Amino acid sequence: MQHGESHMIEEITNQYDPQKTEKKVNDFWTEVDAYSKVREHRKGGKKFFFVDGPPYTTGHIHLGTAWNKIIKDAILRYRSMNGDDIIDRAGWDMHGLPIEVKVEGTLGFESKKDIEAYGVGNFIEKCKEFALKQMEDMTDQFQTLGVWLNWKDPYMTLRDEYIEAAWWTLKQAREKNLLELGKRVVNWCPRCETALADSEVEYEDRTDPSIFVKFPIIEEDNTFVVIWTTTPWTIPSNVAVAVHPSFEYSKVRAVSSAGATEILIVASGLVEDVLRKGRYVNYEVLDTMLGEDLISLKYSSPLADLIPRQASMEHGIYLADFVTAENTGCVHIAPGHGMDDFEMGKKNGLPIFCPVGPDGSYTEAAGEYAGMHIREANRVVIEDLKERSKLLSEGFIDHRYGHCWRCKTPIIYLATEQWFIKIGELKEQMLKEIEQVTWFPEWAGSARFRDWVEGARDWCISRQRYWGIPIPVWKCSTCDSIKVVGTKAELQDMSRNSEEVELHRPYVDGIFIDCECGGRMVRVEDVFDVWFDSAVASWATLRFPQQREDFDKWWPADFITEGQDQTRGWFYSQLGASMVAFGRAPYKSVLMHGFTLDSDGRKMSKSLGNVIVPGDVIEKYGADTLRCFVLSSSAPWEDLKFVTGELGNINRMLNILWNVYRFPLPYMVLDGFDPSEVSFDSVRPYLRKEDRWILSRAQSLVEAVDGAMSRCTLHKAIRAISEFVLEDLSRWYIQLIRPRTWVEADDPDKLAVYRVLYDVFVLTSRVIAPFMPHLAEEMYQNLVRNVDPDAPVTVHMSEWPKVEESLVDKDLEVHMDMVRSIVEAASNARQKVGRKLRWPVARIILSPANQQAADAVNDLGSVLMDQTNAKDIVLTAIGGSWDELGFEANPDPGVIGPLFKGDAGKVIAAIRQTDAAQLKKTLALEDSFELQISGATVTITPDMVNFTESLPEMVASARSSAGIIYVDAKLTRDIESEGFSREVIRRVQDMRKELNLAVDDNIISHIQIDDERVLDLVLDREQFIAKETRANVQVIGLEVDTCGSLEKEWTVEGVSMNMGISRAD
RNA sequence: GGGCCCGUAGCUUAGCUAGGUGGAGCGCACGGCUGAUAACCGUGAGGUCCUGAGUUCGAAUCUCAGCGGGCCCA
Repeated sequence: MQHGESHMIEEITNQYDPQKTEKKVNDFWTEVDAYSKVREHRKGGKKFFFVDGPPYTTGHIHLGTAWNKIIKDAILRYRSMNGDDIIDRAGWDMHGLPIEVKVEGTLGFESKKDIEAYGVGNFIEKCKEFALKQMEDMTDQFQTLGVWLNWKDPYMTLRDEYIEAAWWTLKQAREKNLLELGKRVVNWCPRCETALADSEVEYEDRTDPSIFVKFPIIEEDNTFVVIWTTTPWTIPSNVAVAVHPSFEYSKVRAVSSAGATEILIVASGLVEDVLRKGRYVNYEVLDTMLGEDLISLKYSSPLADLIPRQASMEHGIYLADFVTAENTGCVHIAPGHGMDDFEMGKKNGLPIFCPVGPDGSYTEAAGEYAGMHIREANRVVIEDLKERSKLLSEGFIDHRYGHCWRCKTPIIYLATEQWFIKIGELKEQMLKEIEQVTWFPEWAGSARFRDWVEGARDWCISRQRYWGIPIPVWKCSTCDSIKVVGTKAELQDMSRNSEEVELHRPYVDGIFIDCECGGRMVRVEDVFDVWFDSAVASWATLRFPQQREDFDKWWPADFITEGQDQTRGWFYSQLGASMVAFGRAPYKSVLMHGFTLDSDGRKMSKSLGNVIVPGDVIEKYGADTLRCFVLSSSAPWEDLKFVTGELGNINRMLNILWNVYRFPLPYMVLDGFDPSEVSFDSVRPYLRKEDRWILSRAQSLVEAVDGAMSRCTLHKAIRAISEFVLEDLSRWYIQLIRPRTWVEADDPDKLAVYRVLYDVFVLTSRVIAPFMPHLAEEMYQNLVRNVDPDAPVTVHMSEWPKVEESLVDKDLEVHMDMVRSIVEAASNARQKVGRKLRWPVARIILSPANQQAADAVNDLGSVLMDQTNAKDIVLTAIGGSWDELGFEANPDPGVIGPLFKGDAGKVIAAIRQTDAAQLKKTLALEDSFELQISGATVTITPDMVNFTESLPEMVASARSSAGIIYVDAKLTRDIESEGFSREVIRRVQDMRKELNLAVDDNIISHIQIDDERVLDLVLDREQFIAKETRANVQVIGLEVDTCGSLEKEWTVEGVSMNMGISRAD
């Protein structure tokens, strides 16, 4: 962007070409390092600490992540222009199962054993390489959206400095006694062989067995308690049965079709259902009792002969409130395989029997089942139950079931030893902290997040995997005491090892600490749940605990924004970790945004094949269009339906803005307009009403955008801009000022327009900058930087416009609104009377609806006359009628008939012949009228006649909010002359265009008109035509040789005209 | 099954907080304009305001129940 000696605005000739513009602008930003300069420029301003929710490094962005970053970018650009000093390191979530699973896939691995064989070190290197590559790809993709974040120095969860933040946090948990090693039932993926957090479990539909099983009651012959389960593989782990204390249960004698009988215990209300399932043909209720009466019963395992432990164990019936009146009302309890089961087991001192290993295979404790995988076990267990006549029914059920979020394997529940953060002890404080945060929308915090936190359980943070932050717990193999290490330096110190060490597995596993007991401390093998990684982002991004200074100055975050799924994710994990570390929320305000859905409102997913790739949209419409689309189509917190057709709409708005901006440039360039020479003050005396109006509207726009930004209603900001561009600038102001830009002399009226347009455009480029950063830059560089090379290097460094009260005139805005509605109505009326806008009308008449409308006409009469192409404007009294209106008297035969009987016909005819205006007036004044009919006088009263208004010849009317408008389209010679002249001018202009002439080229024109009367009318305005078409030589006549470089025949209002024009040299 | 959110013209939506005759844009039909011109403007048709009940003189708006969609949970 070099400039010559003269600093001038440049003409732009091309169409709006977003690809070209955006490429040019992006290159420019890179070339001058615009991002860094802008951030540097605001150093020392009001601090704004933004934390980027780190996307997982999958390698490709999708519409949701694009939307997310676009929201962030728009808000940050706005804050920066408002003077804020911003921290905005981009973040990347790079550890965890997704990448492990991907890398396993590329290496063809199937289980953890393959990884161990390959070498953990090698495996980790692959994961790291993979994550870094994906991060680079995604960075490029985000940058094509025009998103400015600190891409050069992002925070990455795989960096040692980041890992230390997690370590330090865990150490806080230990010191505050919030860290616990406990045996709990956790979500477990048997393929990945690791625990999963609740948030890593995905619920999907799945078909599972649905079986009813009979557990034989001890000491009661042929008696069974019936349970239902969808997981036959957990029957070998059964320890108890739960019943509801206050349900009624029945003991029934059931008869099978073969005539055999059995005594079954189920909830009374479910007896029929259960017996139908078991295909019993008859039954008899022997006894009923409450659940609490059943607890004395003992039963034996149906598989006792296959599993020694089951044979030796006592099985009882216990009470639980979670039992529902469904299936049998008796619930199979396996404390090793269910959360509720586990809790119940602990409460009642039951054995936590869990004969299933990490890989999903039964252990030796499972007796005959040892070594079998639970996947096969369902079938085998069902067979075994059948053989033992303990299966009452088998079938299948479709239900929602949890799956591993990455490998999609159905999860199981396993009782294992895991590390937990005791959320239970923090919950009350967390709920209090939620109230301290400003939520957009309010209910995201007060309802949604609050509900989630209220139901939160202790957080299982350990994973039995490789690619993650190693849990910094060292345990003595001799005395079992543990140490939690907070930093790398601490580790080096404790291990008396000054060598550089990478904090990942397996390297960190090779470091040992001497225990006080003389034993050796070894790191526990687990890594962190990845959600713990991102949970510490707000201080890790400030490089805490390595350095404290930035933390003290900046933390906590002023603002974060993520999708609604992060309620249970990052909003939660951050809050939890921050409560542990600092006892307060890590963010001050949160915007929760929605999800992107396809045009049918379904969520976008690969399996549905309805995913839209941001890159494709950018290729077709450009990034600015995509940005405006996602920002404008709904409130941020609502879901975004992606309807391709709407993109065209937005694109059109940008195109119009481009055309509006482009329109005056040729004239300004031609006139050598230099905004640094023509000050606003110098043109102030020459401002017209419409100039003051557009300046006021521009101020109102700033006010509207400010209001929207303060409420995070970004869609309203874009809509206000769109309204301003389309309605105020394109459809109105530009139309009003067009003729003023064609004036050739150095006219102060023209300079005033230039100056106003210039100021409005510069303001517009600033106002759109947060949302359409490329287009804004393009306008700014031309309008501002080409004029003043000392101006800030980019529009994004400029100041956000402050509303200038001196330019605001709300009355004028209201008046202009009125005038616009009058013009619309006039145009409507013209259409009715068949008069084109090109033909002037003698006058328009307004019967104003209120004082404001009357004021508007007085205030803006010239604008009104101009836009309606009217020679005069007539205003009636407010609410009054136009005195030239005629009236028609319509006799009411329903009233007249009965009264005048045989004379009725004559009366009616006479009323029709009477002067309606006179009749109306008299009736109004005297309540009666003496009417002459043949030889007699009759008295007419107001109820006998209705009046309707009638319009004079060639007058049409239309209603508007300002009142009723009448257009008087009667022709006069002068009007006809002007009409035909304009028709001629229009055609010549059209031909000029066809010849591609420059606006200031002169022409020679020959015009032959086939109608003497019309020729005469046109000749009345010969000079005017020549001037408007820039004709040096112009011949108009009946017989003219229409030679020229372009010749055309036209038919104007039925009259044939031949025209020939050439460029004059 | 539960919590929160959403449901307005063929499509995208405003209006809902504070109840008083439902507004736009796209698309469609017709017309206009023509020195922004592969642009622009006007007019018209098009609505069970998801359904049902309630509160009220009056409900798109408030309440309840249901239906459909989204996110999250069970």
